[in-house]
Amino acid sequence: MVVDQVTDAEVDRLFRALADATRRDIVRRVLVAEHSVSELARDYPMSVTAVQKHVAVLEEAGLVTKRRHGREQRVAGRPAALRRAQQLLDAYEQLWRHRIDRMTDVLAENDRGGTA
Amino acid sequence: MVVDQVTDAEVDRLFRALADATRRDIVRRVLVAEHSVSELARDYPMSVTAVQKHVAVLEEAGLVTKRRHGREQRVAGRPAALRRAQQLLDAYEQLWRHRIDRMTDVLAENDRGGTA
DNA sequence: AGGATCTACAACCTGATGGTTGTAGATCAG
DNA sequence: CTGATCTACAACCATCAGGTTGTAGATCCT
Repeated sequence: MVVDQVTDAEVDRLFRALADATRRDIVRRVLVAEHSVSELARDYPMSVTAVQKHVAVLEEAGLVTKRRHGREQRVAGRPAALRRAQQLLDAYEQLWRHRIDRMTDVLAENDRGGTA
Repeated sequence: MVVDQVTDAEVDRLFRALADATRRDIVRRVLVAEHSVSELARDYPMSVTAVQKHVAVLEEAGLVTKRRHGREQRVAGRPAALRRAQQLLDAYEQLWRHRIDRMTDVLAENDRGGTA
């Protein structure tokens, strides 16, 4: 299973986007329900422009999409990006487990007399 | 289940640490086997000092630990931090699924005549 | 039409990031 | 002891990130 072939830059953007509490909160909210940018902005101690930028970062990371709806821009969450992040973390955990397996193998080998 | 009560700053550090290809590669390698800092450094087109800094970032994020071993410093991976990251992402996905459930509920309500 | 609201974008400032070089202390090998 | 290696750390530099204000175009409401 060759999966996705995600580039480093994409992964960088994904994790970078998640590395900010405000952005994580935005993700949380738009996963639950769509919100316009200014709706989102009302709940944070910063300008609308700042929130716009956060949304832009999330959008470039694929965590969020915007759709025009009259004069406002509705922001919605994209679980697919979350899943990609999970898959990546999973892959690292697999490495770890594989290491455990190898250690176990070596021990077993030694018990039986080893490869030498 | 109240889980962990992880602070925003911790999560910031975690994802920030993962938002760099070199650091991810270091994590990958030390999850497979311990490596000294200079061993790690040999494979990257940058100074040992730069790699030291990357390792420091990973350590502050809890993704890695260092143990002195003579004159060298062995770096090892800590899967626990990875799992925390996974749990966080999982929580977001739960929100998404819960949203689907609610939508389904609403549809079902409407089919049966709704709440009004 | 006219005002209020939502968004977009440029310009700017400040602090953090990611890299460098240089110096110096420990430790290992001969 | 001496030299080589590994690490630590300070100082420095350029770029990026996160925030601001200001201006302006669309859209909605009355």
